[in-house]
Amino acid sequence: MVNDNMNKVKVRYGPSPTGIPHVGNIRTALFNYLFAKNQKGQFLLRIEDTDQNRLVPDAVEKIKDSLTLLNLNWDEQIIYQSKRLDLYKKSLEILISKKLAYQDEGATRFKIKTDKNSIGWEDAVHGHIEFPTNVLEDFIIMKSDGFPTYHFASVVDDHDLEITHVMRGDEWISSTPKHLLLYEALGWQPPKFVHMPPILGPDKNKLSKRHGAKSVHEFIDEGYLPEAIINFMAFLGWSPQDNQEIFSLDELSKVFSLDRINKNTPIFNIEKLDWFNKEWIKKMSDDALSHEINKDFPEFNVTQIKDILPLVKDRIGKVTEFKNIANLFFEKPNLQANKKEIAIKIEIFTKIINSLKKLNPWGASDISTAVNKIMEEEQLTKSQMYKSLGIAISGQLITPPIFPSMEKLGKEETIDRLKTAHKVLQK
RNA sequence: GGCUCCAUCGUCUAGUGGCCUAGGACACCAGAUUCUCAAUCUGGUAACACCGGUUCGACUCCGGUUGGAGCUACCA
Repeated sequence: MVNDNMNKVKVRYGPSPTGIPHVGNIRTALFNYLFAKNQKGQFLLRIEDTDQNRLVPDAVEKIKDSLTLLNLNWDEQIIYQSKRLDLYKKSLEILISKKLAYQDEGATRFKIKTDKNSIGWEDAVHGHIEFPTNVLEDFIIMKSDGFPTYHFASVVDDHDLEITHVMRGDEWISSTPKHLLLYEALGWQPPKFVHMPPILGPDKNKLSKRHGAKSVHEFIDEGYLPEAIINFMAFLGWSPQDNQEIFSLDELSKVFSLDRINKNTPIFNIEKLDWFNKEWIKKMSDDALSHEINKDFPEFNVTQIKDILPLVKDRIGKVTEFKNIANLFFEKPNLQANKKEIAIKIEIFTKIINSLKKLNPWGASDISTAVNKIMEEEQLTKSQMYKSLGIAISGQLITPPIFPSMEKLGKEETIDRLKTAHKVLQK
């Protein structure tokens, strides 16, 4: 009879609370999450806090935030290795009784004892990996402060929690033989190993703060949507079978598979993230996007934002850019900055103002007709005319469509702004 | 130094011996379109690190070279 529970996939994300996790770390969490969901298994969060010297007070909170901001929800409660010392002690005693562990200056070392001359495993992404055993040295499993090292704690925990797949960074490849020996010594079946390449910076070095080694929080503060961050990270080292690029977290869970994880190290490319973000802004409903924008700009209310969103949506690449583009609807323009770019004469301003004054009703197409008429009479180019009007009503170089913006602003306000521009030009 | 991993356009990648004159995406360039700018559409430039082997046939398999990365801690 097959025990269902035995086959159920169970993975863990095991950060050490030594700081705020950057996107490289979070991608490891994402892949663990996606695999668990894909397999209808479980995704555990285990805090690997066995190094008492490097603990950072707020780190666990930051780790939890980073995951929840992206909707990467873990199953069950968080596991703290520091609270499971008894468990390691029990396994340690087994090793001692088998004479496979011995004291060394207050610490305990594991004795490498094997008659094989190589030790290997089938890695889910790298295929067969094999190490000669003669390069292995007795290593410390229990430190003199009574805490286990990573090697020991992770092996004991993974077995105790019935982890089926250890998904972690490539940097653990060379210590996997040690782990395998530990499993053997304790008489346990090792899990499947899935080693994922690290993300590199554009300089092909380790991801630095300057490039992408930022926390999820920082990216969101800069105006990136969680959906875009997830989508981007998923494509760093993994690809789907077809050419689809835009995936939600749910969609990713459906198609994710281990055998499509790449072996080589991807480079963090912010331009691609920007593109994913633009796509997600386009894809998002006005309602949802308005709420996102509202988080960044609490001074505007959601209704206001939603009202003008259709005019500006195409022009914003990041949520934080909303204000730059939409500012004309909230504040009087600062004309000084781009005054020099106004390409039409004062007399023409007067003509436009007089013509617009007569307009009734006030609508974008009527404004357009009136303005275009003057444009032809004065033999102005569209570029000259529209650019000048855009600056006059917004003070900005990049503006929403001008006539609909004027309509939204209202007749009085528009004419008022044109008059102000007129005055500024006279000086 | 030793051990291990990795190697396709600038970047993310598809490719599992003939479908490859190497496909898609970002970025870049050009054209079209639009109500300025942005957006959009169409097109274009651009890669199998190198050398041997295996094979009728290699981007794909094997060996080597070069280059990059990781480990070699009482850190994870």
